[in-house]
Amino acid sequence: MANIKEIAEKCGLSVSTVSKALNSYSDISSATKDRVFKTARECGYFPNSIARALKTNRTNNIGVLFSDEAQSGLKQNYFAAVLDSFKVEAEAHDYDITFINHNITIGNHPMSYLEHCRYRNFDGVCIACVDFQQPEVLELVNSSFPVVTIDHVFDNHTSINSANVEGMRELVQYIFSLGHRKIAYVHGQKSAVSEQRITSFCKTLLNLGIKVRPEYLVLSAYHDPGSTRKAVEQLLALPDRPTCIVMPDDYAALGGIEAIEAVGIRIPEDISIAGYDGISLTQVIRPKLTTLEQDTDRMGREAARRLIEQIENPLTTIVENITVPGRLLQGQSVAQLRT
Amino acid sequence: MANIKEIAEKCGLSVSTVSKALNSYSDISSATKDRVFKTARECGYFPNSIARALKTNRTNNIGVLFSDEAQSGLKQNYFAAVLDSFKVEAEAHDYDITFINHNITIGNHPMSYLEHCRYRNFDGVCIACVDFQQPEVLELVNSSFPVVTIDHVFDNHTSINSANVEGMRELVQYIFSLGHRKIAYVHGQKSAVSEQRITSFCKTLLNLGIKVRPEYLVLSAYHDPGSTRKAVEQLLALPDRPTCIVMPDDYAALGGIEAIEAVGIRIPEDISIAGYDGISLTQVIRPKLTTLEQDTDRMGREAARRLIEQIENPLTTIVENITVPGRLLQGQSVAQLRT
DNA sequence: TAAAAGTTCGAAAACGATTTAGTATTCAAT
DNA sequence: ATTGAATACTAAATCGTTTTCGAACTTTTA
Repeated sequence: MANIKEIAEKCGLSVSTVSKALNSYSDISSATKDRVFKTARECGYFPNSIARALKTNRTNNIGVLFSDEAQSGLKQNYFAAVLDSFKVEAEAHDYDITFINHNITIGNHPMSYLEHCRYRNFDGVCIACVDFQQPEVLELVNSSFPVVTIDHVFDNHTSINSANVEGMRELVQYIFSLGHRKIAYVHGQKSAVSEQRITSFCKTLLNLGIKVRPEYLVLSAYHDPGSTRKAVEQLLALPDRPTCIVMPDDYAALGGIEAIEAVGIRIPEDISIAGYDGISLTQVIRPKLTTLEQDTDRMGREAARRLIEQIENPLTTIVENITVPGRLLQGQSVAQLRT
Repeated sequence: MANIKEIAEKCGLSVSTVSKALNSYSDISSATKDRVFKTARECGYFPNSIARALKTNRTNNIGVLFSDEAQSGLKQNYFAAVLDSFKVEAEAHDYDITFINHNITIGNHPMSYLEHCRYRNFDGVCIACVDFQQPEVLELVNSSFPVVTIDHVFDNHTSINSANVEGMRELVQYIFSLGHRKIAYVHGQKSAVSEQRITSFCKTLLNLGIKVRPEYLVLSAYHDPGSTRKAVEQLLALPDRPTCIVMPDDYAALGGIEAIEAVGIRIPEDISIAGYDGISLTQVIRPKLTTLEQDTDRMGREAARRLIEQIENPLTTIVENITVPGRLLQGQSVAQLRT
């Protein structure tokens, strides 16, 4: 309730002096600074972010686009974890977070993502978990807003990427090291991430001297156990079954497990499986899932840091595509192959 | 970039007229309204929410407090789902959502939740997934902000509550109907929700003519498979084992399952278990978990609606404690008891 | 035809801060 | 004594809106 004017009156100073004192300008004596700070605390004064934003054109507010049309990013553990880490880091730098959306209408017509960002005067935006081909998303990316993207690379924009190539390589090499030669991959739908993983999967196999069989590459969808179940059924029906199946992600793997158990074969004795993501769930189910853990903590943190860096030093910051390494999580779902 | 002034110049009108036209005041002719709207669209004009907020003292922004100290609400499926639904409904009413926190510092000292809300001029706040006893939370609740709470009742404030009493009753009655008489409950730590569930658990048993055995009530923690595993181990070591165990929640149930499988007994042939929450996970694991699904969709929606109602009609809205019924989800983890 | 009423618009203050360009005052140096 | 610099403060403009009050003009009514 208390504002600068009130403090100015209480101290017998002008509003400008009070403002400067609070912002520790050098041309205010330390005596009056003390006086101002003291009465500010007494009055329970906190600056009005709105008024400040209007004048400075800085809101200390970051817009985040974390929602898919189909399924909200919030409900996906991986993105929820990234967002959470992003939030913590942003708040440590005194930035708040609000969701970008295009459901808000003003007058009659709805806003696009970009319009919403302008409307709210965000200092910067973080984009993840969307279809990056959407015109509306591209419009935002190509705007003058500082932007960082997660798991997608755009020219001239900083991005934070999970090391899909290295991660998949490590996972496949590990599976190979346990004797597996017939390795299948039930992969997610088309996206930059999928392409990286599929390419890495194939390349790694080739480097290990294994021919990639087309029938071992089956399309499914991320976070969709139902679709993954069908894909795995398809693999199990093959005359020459794989000995190990890599799933699109940990959650979808549950569908794969279901398909396997339905035909009465055991994991990992009869067939091995691996996930991807490393969500906490994997360590609680039996068998513990062997998977590649993505470092959501570091991804969120790095994204926030880079974005804020860009906001505060727009000229000196360099655009970078950062790759965050993952970590192999050895569970019990991939076993040494017995011959 | 375009602002009202620019439109005013382009149209040869004053800023006041343009503002009024855009807000469809009745004292502007429809001819000039059309003209204003047309050039506004041409210029890609969108109002500046900051300037508007400064003048009107309304931000169309809702603060949400969804974070625990220990574990962020975002990572918990239940609260993530509620938040997601809240978000959708709020956006449909042209409100944005930003996270409340107390990590932001201004000057030197950090803000409390309340101070943060004042700083950002939220129109209202929604509180969930926190320790409602914290002084800082109470300070916010007792402030002049419109507040709705989720799963906790305060005097003089609207709250949205999952029907824990009815839900637990339905669950226990169902378990009873399958022949179980020795029913244990591994419950979560102290909170309003826990108390409701425990009380309902005991009361329902008594009404069914079953004496509640103290050794069948074991403390665990929500979303903590490790703690739940230990609690279940304790139950399994009992001379007279329960035939069915109700877990704190679905996710924690995974720890219970682990404990049970570790001693080589089968679910549900040898022992039955039930969860609570109805997160999507329960339908993907085997056996499908019998659980009580909480209607997160409706809870979030209702919370947003009531809060906005309160914001927009502060005088006429009545304070209500709303109970949202759940739904029994019959999985395969509770079996007919054979004698 | 004059007064009253209705219609359409604009001037200006306000919201709460920041910031520029200055005004006093003091003090040291020439 | 005059100049120059350094210090400590303030007046006023500004950010982009909203909103009150009144002005100007037109139309209706008596």
